Amino acid sequence: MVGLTVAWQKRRTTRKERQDYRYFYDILSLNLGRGYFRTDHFKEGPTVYSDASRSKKYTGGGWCSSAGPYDWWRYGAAAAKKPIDFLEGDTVVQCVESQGPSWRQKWIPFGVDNQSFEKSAEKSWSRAERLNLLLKRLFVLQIKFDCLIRFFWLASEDNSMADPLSRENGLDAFLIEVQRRAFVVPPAVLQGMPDAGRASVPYPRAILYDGLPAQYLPLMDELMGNRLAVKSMGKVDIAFEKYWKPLTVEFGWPEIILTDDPERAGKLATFVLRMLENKKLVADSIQTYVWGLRWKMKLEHQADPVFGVMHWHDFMVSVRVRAHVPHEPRRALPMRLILAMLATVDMDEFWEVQFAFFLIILLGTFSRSECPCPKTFTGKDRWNPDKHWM
DNA sequence: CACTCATGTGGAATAGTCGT
DNA sequence: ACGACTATTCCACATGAGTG
Repeated sequence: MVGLTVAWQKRRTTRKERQDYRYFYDILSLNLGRGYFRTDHFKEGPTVYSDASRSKKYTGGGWCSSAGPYDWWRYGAAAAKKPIDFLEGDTVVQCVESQGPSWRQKWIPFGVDNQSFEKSAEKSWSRAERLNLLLKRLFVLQIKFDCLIRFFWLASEDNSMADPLSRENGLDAFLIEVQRRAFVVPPAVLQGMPDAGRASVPYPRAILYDGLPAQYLPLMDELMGNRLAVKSMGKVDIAFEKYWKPLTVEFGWPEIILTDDPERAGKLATFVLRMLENKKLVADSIQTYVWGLRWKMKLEHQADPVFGVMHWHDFMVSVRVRAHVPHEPRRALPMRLILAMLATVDMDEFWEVQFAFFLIILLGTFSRSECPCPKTFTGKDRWNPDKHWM
């Protein structure tokens, strides 16, 4: 009953809890249900040092491995706002993602000079959500690449190699230091990653279908298509068929708004203005159909057309003001009326007693009448034994 | 002081009902 | 099927108290 706060709630778990189940499911499938009962068959792999730095002027990260490769980069403005322990952890994740494939069946001594992340990594979980997310990713990566990472703490003074990598213009200092300490074990040679020194690590926009192997396309479509209830899917169809299609014909637009279409803002605005103009629709309905059209584009493998459109929210607020109609309030049925109804029930009449029974159950369980009863005899809303009272 | 944690609030997303 | 309307859920964000 976790997450159940009110009697009539149907979903009995919180979103967070469901995501946790999902995570375990994914992990177990990745690992084919295996567990490690011993780890002594893992061989020692290369040693890795990592570091991140954050200052007003420059924020960056970098790592180097005794097997030769090293990498460094500058964080973009958004990433630079994150706490330093997150950036340290992110640097580790970046490193494992690129080096993991060469670490199969090995354990990696991994030096981190941020205690907060290192300690969390050693106990493998953290109360801080941002760190816990990184640790979860690291866990998945270790399973994926079949390797083990053993973290150790690196005093900042001892991190004379990775430290300059994370700072502005530190490459020369790094190269000298690596030579001096003979860090790279021959026959390996020191070698920067192909895009080392990149200006930033922005999170580039990617939609769900980018890079998805063709074999998974139908499954992905099925999942996305089934994501919405039939009721909601109906709105998506109406928005597209009834309101969007005529516009595309009129203006000669393609039916699908492609990702990053530079005219998407104007197209969407036209869509809204047209609905506003014909004065048949109330603000809520317009809002619903805008939501529907956006969803439709997602189903067509495109990015949400509203992404990146400036002032969209303000525009929609104005539309809401213009199309506002006061709603008719619903009134509560007074308790005294319910009692009066119950008092008139004829105890010898089966249907009346049945009705009274029903009424009391609904009242006592905070249920709404639609919860236990089917809406129609036939059609989509007919009797459903999983949902309605037997 | 910086951070965490609990709690409250408003809005968006979505599911559902009801009348035509 | 369509459109108007309500209900529920989730999330971002504000606030304020507690904590090291």
